[in-house]
Amino acid sequence: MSGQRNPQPAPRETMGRSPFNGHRGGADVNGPSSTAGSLLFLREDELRLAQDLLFFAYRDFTGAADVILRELGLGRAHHRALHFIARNPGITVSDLLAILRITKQSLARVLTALVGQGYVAQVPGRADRRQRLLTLTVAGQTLERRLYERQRERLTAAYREAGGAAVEGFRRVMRGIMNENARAYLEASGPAGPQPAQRG
Amino acid sequence: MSGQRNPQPAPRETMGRSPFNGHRGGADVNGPSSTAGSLLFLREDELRLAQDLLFFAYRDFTGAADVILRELGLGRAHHRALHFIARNPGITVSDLLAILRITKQSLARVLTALVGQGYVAQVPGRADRRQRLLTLTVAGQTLERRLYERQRERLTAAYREAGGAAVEGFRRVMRGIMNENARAYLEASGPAGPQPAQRG
DNA sequence: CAGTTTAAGTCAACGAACCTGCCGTAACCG
DNA sequence: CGGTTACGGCAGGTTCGTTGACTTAAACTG
Repeated sequence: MSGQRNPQPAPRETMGRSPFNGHRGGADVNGPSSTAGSLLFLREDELRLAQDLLFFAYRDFTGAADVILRELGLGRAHHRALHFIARNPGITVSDLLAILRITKQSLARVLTALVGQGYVAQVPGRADRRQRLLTLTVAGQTLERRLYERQRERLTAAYREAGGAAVEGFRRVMRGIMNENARAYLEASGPAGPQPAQRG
Repeated sequence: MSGQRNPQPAPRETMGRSPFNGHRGGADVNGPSSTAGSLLFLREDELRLAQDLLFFAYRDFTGAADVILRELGLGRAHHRALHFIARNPGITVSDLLAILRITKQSLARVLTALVGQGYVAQVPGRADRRQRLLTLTVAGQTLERRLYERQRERLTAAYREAGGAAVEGFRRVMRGIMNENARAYLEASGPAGPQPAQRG
């Protein structure tokens, strides 16, 4: 998701469904389902649909916060940083880098802005004083919460409509899509919550 | 989805879970669940998790195709265009714009490259000759399929692990997250397939 | 303690992909 | 014929990602 925050060109039709887009391409080729009977959801058209779902859901989910971001002159990169600092108070820079999968310089730019505008605070680690542990200031927490609220609207609506069982399925599939490391990260920080800082 | 295609900095640890990232922030504030008993999945920490899920799943799903893209000197913008042209052969430029939600110029750049390299063909509409209906050439279909296969691996693994019921739930939630227009688009092009060109 | 490794910051330069605003051409349409 | 639409293109700008090299300070290690 890049910085696509345009003022919604008011699609006259439903959404680019002109009467001219021909038939759906090659839905006949469905490799894996030929072996498994109960695995109809692995047919090609089902998987193609999943591609669309991921694109649209992510596009609109991230887009939900854009209004606030742009009025503050921030971008999505800032939002991502805020989010993961909020989720992991006291996270180190290198850990945040590993999560975001961007380079040090990209993060530095974002972090400089966030610190400069008083949203993020850096405190040296007491166990390892080279580290600059990142936390949100009160202003940062407020901002992050505003952004979160926007996304929450979409999410709660979706969750409520779909119901608890669907939500459970959603989570299972999403976990499956992401890679091993991300799954491990979520497990570590998820159910039991990360250990409150000790060990040093 | 921005252009983040970095060569995977080989995270030593699982993924940035140093023992120092303190406790999970403010999971006490859970607004909506206070009213509804059965809607436990609307608690704040559940919704926060959903944010993470969307980030990681999307990151890794789109990242799956990056290897191929970068060896061809293409970016994710090209992939997105290829995907939606493949899904909607004969789509108009303006319809594609409405789907991707980018500006004409951004699409033009991508499209110029794809046409120039022989992946996309433009044919004037016979009903409205101003239109340049977009289709994939054979090379374009081949490339799009290569990219698709990469994503398919992740997807089939996830779907298979999660099972059919979970997949159904996944779809329901994802549809709920996206906006009205996107839902309508998927409905129009989904189950029955788009009407093969008539009505004009 | 010297030497290496690590955490973080920094500079320079670059590239991809997005943006607005404006203009032009061809075609459709009332 | 005049207004609108579909598409293309130019100018100029921003965000956000990239690489590579270098510095500082702290931690680790033989």
